[in-house]
Amino acid sequence: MKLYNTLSKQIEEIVPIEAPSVTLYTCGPTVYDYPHIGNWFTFIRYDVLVRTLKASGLSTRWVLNITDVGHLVSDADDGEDKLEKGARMEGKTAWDVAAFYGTYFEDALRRLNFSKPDFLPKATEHITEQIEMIRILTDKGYTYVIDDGVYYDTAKFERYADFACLDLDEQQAGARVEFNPQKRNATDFALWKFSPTDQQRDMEWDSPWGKGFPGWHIECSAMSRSYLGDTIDIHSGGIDHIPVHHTNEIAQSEASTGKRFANTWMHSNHILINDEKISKSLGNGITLEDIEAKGYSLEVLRLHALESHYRSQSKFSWDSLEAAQNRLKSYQAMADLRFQAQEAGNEKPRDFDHVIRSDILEPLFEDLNTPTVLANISNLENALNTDCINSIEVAGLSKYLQTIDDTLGLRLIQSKDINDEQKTLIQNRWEARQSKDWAQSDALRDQLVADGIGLRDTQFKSIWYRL
RNA sequence: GGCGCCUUGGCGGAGUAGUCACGCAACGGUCUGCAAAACCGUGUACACGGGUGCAAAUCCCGUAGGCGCCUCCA
Repeated sequence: MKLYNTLSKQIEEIVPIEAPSVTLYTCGPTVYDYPHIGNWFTFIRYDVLVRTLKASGLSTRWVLNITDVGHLVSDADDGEDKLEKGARMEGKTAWDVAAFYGTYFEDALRRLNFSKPDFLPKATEHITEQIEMIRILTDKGYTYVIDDGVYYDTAKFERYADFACLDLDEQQAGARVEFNPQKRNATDFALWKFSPTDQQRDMEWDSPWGKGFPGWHIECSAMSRSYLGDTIDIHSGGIDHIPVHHTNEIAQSEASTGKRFANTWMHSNHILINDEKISKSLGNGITLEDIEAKGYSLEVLRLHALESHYRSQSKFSWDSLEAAQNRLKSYQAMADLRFQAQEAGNEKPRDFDHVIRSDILEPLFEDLNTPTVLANISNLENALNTDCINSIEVAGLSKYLQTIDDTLGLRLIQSKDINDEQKTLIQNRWEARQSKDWAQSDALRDQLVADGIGLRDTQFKSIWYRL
């Protein structure tokens, strides 16, 4: 399969280092709050990447990390981080907060029907590896120590600006934030921060440089290496990570190992709400609970996330979520046709194997073109509606639906057939209609509607669908 | 100030140098006992101005507007 590579700025074939296994690292959440739908859009798209890699015949070793030690609130911060701050506000320890939201996140992955990551490592469980990497960087002369911590000297890593195409001289360092004047370069970043002397932190560890906690970027470099080796196939994350987090990861990893860190970098763009980014200050951080409170299933959210391409800056609105819900209903109606077609051996030859390849797999293999896949599914759904119900090949349709579920995770094939009682009602109504007993026919129809089942009368039989 | 991206019909959103995206909504119709659903059809969609091509919404240049990043961020 092919994927756009931020590193080369081209769409490239994924060629695993050790085929058929693909090593994949995804920058996961910092567990200090409920993730918002912007976060989930991004994660859903990574899930589809993993599913698509598998559908292309590759296997995956997928690390999705959980950052449970806080990133600093800002560069100028005195050491208070998100987790510690969140803990103080809730009257708990940073450990409590991280455990709560960490559990929430893992549970949400199941609710959203994510494929299971092979590893969900926590930063606090890999402090030793992080210290080890900082030690290597120190031995190689990439670090220096100032008041508040051990820093990476980005001037020592010649390629520093390359990944994000940064123009370091022209960037207004400190345009919006004061930075520590002891830093040698504006882009230098902390590898290890010292605990403040006047304050007891919830999370702190001993290190060769003093008691403290890891910097904001080292965990990913250390955990990626620990689970997947020096060079990995694909590293994914949000588009915002390009200029800082991923740039710094590359600097750390490549300086310490002397090898390329990741062959392919995949970045998901952000979504906008009312043409604005999602942020705490705007108060537009919709959560999964908000979605469900309005009566939408998480499959609807997933479908909506796939209606735009992962590299485009797309929009979220309740109206478009509603549109996604209607679309999903029509897909589910298509899925329910497999219970109603009769395999009488008189199927019209529809080559489902070919359709699966051309409509689903090929667009996905071409840089995850999920909007085109959905358009193709809609086209097939429309075509099946004009087919005679008895001419639909059940096995082929089931395979088609299974492929959708395997790659997009929409759970279409999970719907169950209606029960025998309901089937009898439908049959009785059909017979009432045939004998023009409209009162009886309508009464039975009302009964079915009350049961959440709608009917579509065709020339030969009534086709049911879920309301 | 620097870097980058974007501008497609009422809304969302693919795609592409030469028949169709698709979804939602709207309108008209067919079918129907009535409905519903389904199907068919309709809407001069590609920001604006130039340029290159037989042909441009699609490539190039310019203009306008919008967005993102340069601070933690999905």
